[in-house]
Amino acid sequence: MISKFIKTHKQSIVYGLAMAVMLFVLKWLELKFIIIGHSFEIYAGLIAVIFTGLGIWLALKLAQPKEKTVIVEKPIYVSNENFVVNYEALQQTNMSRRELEVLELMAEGLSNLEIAGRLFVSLNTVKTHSARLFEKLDVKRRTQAVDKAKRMGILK
Amino acid sequence: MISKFIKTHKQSIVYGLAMAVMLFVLKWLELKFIIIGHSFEIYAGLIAVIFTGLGIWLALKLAQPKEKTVIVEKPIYVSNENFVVNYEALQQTNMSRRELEVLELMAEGLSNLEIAGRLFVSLNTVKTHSARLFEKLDVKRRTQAVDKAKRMGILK
DNA sequence: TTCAAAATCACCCTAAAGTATGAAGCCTGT
DNA sequence: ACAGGCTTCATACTTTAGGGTGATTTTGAA
Repeated sequence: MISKFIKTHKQSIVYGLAMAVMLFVLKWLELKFIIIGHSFEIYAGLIAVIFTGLGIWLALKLAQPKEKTVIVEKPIYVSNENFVVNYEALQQTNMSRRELEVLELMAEGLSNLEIAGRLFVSLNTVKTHSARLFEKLDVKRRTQAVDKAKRMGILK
Repeated sequence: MISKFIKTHKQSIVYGLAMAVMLFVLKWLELKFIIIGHSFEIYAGLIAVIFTGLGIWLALKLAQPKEKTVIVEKPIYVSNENFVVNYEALQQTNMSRRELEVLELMAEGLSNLEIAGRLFVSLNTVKTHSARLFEKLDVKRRTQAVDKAKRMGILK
């Protein structure tokens, strides 16, 4: 309970304590000032220095640091001997039903015309699907598409 | 010349000016203090607040922005590494070295021209190899060849 | 050494694949 | 209702793949 409170309000507590210390120092300096005499300059100077420090400390502690993002690409080697479809990867490709069907038939070595026959659509349609599919897989040829899809675990 | 100097020493100049202003305020406050009377508290408090602000401002201005490294995971899809070539099947195909090489590059999705580049031979040579290879695998297209070879265990 | 694969390349021609662009109908979610 | 993605198809064009044929050079094994 208490420790949790301390944890969540750590910064506020530390800040409060710091202020208390500062006020104490202030009082102490005031005392000194009265005892020693009329050294306004020294008094003010000390306060200035101390509170400048406090300000710096506060800013460093409490202010959100400007973040400079450095992007480091970390390769992850995904091997897929288990013929379980990697649905995650499949989702990320944004492939549509039809495009996947075309891709699957491509992987079986069918020509576009044969695929058109299987799917009961025209050759042009198959071409459109394949073109889209190549874009989504970021490849140039059907052989590349099949290779990549298999590596990704989209195809068995 | 001068503008360059200002640019390169901008922060120092600003800092100096800020200090000057602070000292001026200090002096002004001192004057006020003398005129108004013995309000040590107000004087000290004002200085404390002002210099705390100065400290915060300084820290924010001069502090180096923290670098935050964001690791972006970039998946590299790798297929089965523990793959054993089915040499028996490979023998039965009667494939030559070169034909196998061409087949392997085909499986990677390379075009005939790209394969020619890799093997330091002409496009025509690759074509003849591929034609022979298709015969031996009893297929009509490169995609079929790759598919069949993989099923046979010739390719990974 | 000899001889048959293997490897290399060339031409020509057709088939298939791929690119670019446009367009219409159909769902889906806002 | 409207935007946007999906599916479908078309036309036109370029590039790549594949088939057929023939030829030369290497090479490996009998």
